[in-house]
Amino acid sequence: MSAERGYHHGSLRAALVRASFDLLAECGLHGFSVAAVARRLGVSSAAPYRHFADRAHLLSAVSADAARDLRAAIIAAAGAAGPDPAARLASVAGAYLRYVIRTGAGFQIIYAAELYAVPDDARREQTRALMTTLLELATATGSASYQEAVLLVEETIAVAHGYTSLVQDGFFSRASTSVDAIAARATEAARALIAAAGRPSPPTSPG
Amino acid sequence: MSAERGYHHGSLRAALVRASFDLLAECGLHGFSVAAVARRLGVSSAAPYRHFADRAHLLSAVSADAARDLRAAIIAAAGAAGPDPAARLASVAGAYLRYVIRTGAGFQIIYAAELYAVPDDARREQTRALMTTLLELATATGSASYQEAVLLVEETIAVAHGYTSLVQDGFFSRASTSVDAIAARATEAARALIAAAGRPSPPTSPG
DNA sequence: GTCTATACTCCGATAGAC
DNA sequence: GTCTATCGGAGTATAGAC
Repeated sequence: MSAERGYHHGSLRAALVRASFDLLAECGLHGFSVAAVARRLGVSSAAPYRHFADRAHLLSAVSADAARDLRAAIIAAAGAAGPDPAARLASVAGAYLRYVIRTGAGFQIIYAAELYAVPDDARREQTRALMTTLLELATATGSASYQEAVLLVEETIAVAHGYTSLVQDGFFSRASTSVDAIAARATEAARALIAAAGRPSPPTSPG
Repeated sequence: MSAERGYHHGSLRAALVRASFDLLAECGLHGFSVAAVARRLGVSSAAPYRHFADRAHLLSAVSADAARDLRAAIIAAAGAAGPDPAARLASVAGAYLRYVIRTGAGFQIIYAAELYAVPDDARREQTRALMTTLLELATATGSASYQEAVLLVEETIAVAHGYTSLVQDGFFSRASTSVDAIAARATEAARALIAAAGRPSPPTSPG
């Protein structure tokens, strides 16, 4: 764990990805830089470029790991939520919030526009698997069509991402409100949205 | 409007704020810089510093205008939504999304952490007024307590911000889905959340 | 009130020593 | 496989001419 003045690490590549998560959690994508990651590990700013062609390829590796781990967290949360399909889908919102607050790597990084052109098959497979899992959870609620399932996933992710952003931007006085409490609120909000989606709704002016 | 090679503008200060909005709408806070704003107006990179002490003070002026205009947009939307308090509060979500997509200045900028220490009374008054308006709309739905009103505002903003982020990150294929259509979906989602908040809800595991 | 010019910092990325 | 050293570019901000 001590990386004060090391020359080689067993595998710098893996350490770079881990340190990138730490940096993202603390400083966000805004504060992320290859140089800062290297500094954090006590290696030179040139060292990362032996393992990643450029900044985008490092972020792509982070994206792949984040998609894999977030998917695992979602599957675990759905399992804990029991058999009700709506509760299972709603649990995604809480799992997303907790994962992103802990790791700093949310959809903004997993599906970052700047990674779209990076030809990383591993990342593409993980991000595809994540989306497939989300759509399966949505379909299980009884969506009649693929379109409906997509809308349900959008709703769930929107509310999860919205609450997550509010936490990250400091809207909840951090001292007084725990992450788990806010995750529960996000899950509850998602549950309400999912329940409402199954019923016809009165016309509302689009204001 | 032509700023190709101008020496002085009637008021560069106002022009800088306007150009900042344009830049934020196109490139986000990520792509914002004082230098880029100056470039956009055809003035030197030093010129802005005659009108704003530093980058944070320019962003603070943007924040103040954004809070003022967003509040006006919200009040207008609530007026168009009719007399039902729940519909009026829900309309905030759509108004927020449309305003932020158009101007690039959402809560991330209006309540940006990097502005917290900037002593700009004009901004503080506008941001306070915006929050007061939101709480009034929430209270009108029949919230028993201030705490409940805060939770309602949080829900509404979370869903609005969540949908807005999905649009900004390109989750909706821009070509096929109009901003107004997505604003309507955000409003509808907020309406469902507000309706659910008024009723007791079954216990859900916080997954 | 804006200009030119400059100092400083940080980042991305490369070259070559070891 | 990591180092030192360096280049080029961008951004923030200041100094001094006009």
